[in-house]
Amino acid sequence: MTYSSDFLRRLETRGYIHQITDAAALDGAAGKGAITAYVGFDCTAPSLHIGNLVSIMMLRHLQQSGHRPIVLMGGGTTKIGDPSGKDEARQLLGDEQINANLASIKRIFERFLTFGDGPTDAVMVNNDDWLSRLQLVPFLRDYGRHFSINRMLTFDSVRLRLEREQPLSFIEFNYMIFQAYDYLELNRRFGCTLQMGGSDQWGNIVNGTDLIRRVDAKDAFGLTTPLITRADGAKMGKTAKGAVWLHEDQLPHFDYWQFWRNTHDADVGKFLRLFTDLPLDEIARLEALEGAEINTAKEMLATEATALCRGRDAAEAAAETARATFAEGGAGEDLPQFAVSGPVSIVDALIGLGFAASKNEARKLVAQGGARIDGEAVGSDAALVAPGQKVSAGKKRHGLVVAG
RNA sequence: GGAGGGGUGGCCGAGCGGUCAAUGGCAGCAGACUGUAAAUCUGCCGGGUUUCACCCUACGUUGGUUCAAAUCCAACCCCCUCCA
Repeated sequence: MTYSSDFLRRLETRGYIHQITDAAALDGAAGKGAITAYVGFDCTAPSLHIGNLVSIMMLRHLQQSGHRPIVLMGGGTTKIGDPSGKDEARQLLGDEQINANLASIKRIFERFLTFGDGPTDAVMVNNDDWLSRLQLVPFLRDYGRHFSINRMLTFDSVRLRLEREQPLSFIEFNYMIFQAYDYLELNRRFGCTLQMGGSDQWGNIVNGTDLIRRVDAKDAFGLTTPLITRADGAKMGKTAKGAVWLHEDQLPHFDYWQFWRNTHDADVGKFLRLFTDLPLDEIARLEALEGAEINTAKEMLATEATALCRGRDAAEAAAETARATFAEGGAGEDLPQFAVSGPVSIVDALIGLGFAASKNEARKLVAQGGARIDGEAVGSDAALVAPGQKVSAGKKRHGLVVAG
């Protein structure tokens, strides 16, 4: 479909659109004037991860196209736990933990969006503000009657759990009702007419548009993004070590840069479109590079994606460290460091830098020829490392031993 | 409540008295080949040490039988299936 609104054309050409409830009508509304749209984020962890990045970028494009983004923090819904895509009920978090996570997550959005009071300035709200005030009987009478259990049972989030005979608690069963109510509340408070989210949120989003139609007889839209997968089929952003966090506290700048730098060849174009602001013709050029040249595109991807999330300075510093380390075999200042008072054994250095979990593991690294000091393979695990030297484990993990 | 089946290393899944730190697969790590890619091949893959070896801790929990238990017995906990 060809869109006339700047906003949807942008999303379409960059690969963000999976499903839209009424594409033509939304396109019309977005072409006519500023619309308000929201994405909900839950607060189960102190940082968001790469899996949330597509949604964040969509809000960014929304704002850049002259519309108003709302960031809905799920302070209230996190207390319930979204059953979508899960086999077991989530560990329920307490208020204190949720609030701490929420405060921490807030900072990420300031990188991607402009907040303020202007007509297209982003707004952040917490659904705990209204969800916690709901009263059961009035709520059931006013809104509960619009939800049919028959239909709720057909939603993937519920159906799959039941089919697999995994327990689904009543509290989780209510999650979709609250999410639908959030949309209604945002529609009333901010005139919000679009909810966006991952493809797994489709059911929840549609529930919201339905509720708005039934209760207030108004039209609202939903839009979902495709599940972003890597060329090898794995889910985006899941590594063996866990999620790729957006927060610096959870993942250093250099590692974040490296994550993008190590993108598979086949994903470079897709990721450039989704996760950077580079113009499409520039991306087309980078994507067309072949052989070793594609590495240039990966470096661009890494630097641009890191600049968005961590700031331009951090991105360039990481890029410089990577260049010094990989291209020149030297060392950059962004590498992990291990402070020592004097020479230490290679085994201790590897553990100190976090490259080995135990002495056995470190020794095996040495035995297999994976450990290097200043680029030279270490022959024996008795070898000593002095402050100022670079220690490497394998080809990608490098660190510095420093005096301290 | 009754009758069966099961709980093994990050995950899946063998083993069913010694030769078991436990086959195999996945994931992970390292090496070779490369482009800090993919694919492929090779090795490693509980912890510790004075590392061609030795020691410690491990097969739901707690006891027991035995020279010897992941393997047998008992109790308990948890999960699944069927019946009520």
